[in-house]
Amino acid sequence: MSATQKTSYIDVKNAILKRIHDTVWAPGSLMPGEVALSEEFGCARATVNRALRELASDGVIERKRKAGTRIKSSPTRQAKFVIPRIREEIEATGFDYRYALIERTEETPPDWLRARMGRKGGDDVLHLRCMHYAGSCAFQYEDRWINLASVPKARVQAFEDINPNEWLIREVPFSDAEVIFSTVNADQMLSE
Amino acid sequence: MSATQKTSYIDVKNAILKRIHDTVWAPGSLMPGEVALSEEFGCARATVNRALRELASDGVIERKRKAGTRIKSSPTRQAKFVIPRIREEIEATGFDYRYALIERTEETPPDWLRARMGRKGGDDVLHLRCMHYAGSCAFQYEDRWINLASVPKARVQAFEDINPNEWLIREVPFSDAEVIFSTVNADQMLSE
DNA sequence: ATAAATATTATGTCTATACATAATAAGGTA
DNA sequence: TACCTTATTATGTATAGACATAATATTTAT
Repeated sequence: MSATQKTSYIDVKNAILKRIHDTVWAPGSLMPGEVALSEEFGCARATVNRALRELASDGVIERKRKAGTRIKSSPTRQAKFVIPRIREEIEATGFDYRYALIERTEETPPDWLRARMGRKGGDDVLHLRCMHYAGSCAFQYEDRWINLASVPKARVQAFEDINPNEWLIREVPFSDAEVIFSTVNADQMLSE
Repeated sequence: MSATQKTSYIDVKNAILKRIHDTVWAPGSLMPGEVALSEEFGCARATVNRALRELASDGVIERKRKAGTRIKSSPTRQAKFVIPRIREEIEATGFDYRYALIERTEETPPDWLRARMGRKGGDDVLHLRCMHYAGSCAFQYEDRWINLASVPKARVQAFEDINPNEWLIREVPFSDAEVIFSTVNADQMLSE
């Protein structure tokens, strides 16, 4: 590592993360602006900007124009949950894939769900419960909530012949669809 | 919208998404390089670069140096799942929060989980089943898998006195901890 | 005092240029 | 043929400078 190396946005990210972790900058407090940081780290503002943008999208900090950047009081951990392509998984093992809708209701989201949906909590959600079968065997139970404000098209879709994931891939393939869902392994649900 | 407006990275993103959606560029195929796109859209390469970087992190495309950028064969939908801070939720309603570990096992991940964990599927996972109580009432059941390769510290943590989320926030607060988990509303599980 | 107009400021974005790096292709040598 | 070296190329990153925009602070007018 020669000392002549330029500071990368990754270096900046790490330095900032360390300070937050060591509470050099306390949760909730304002941190220095981009210009100050770029001077301190000896790099361009664009470099600091990229670091901060990524930290913001990681949920570590919060940024507002003119107001500045502050450390999130409690970092909201975000787990990326890759929605599986169940059909392909099942068919890859040689079984027939079958899908069945158990229940479809439009509801006002319960409190615990509203808490997880964040800001736009007032809207109705579509609640789908369905089962994916591998051959004649229940493979996975799916309990999914779709925010109807984000995906209004879902309101007129029965979901009887197509599973929610495949429909979503087709209809709103790339958007941040604000879909909240949860799945449990079928083995556990089968005890019902 | 005056015609003199510069093309934003958002415009580029949308244009590309539209082409993918309309299968102008087929899944799996190579799309034009950054230079070509920047010429077509009449903007700087950096603008195209940002658009493509974001699309890649959204899982829409895949990029490799020299090899180029290709459309992902099937977009893997990624839902951002905000891990709730259950304790705060419960205490905010005036109830006492209590946590109980039901079961803690180290396992080789089952197939369906391995499929969801992506690449690094060979590693052991820590499987935690626990319950969160509001007062004397079961509030939420939690079924969580932690990738031990990503979070080796978890192996020596009992999780009897601290719930996994709070521990993770404290110990690996900002990393992409590759945590896979699923929760169901307690009402459903209580039928057991 | 209150409301409206204006200045200020931190972040947001775009540009042009430069160099770095990884992966591949091409070429040369034993 | 097998192996090593050397281009080539697309993405990756850093930079300085410019202008845009949103939110706040300040001033001015009522």
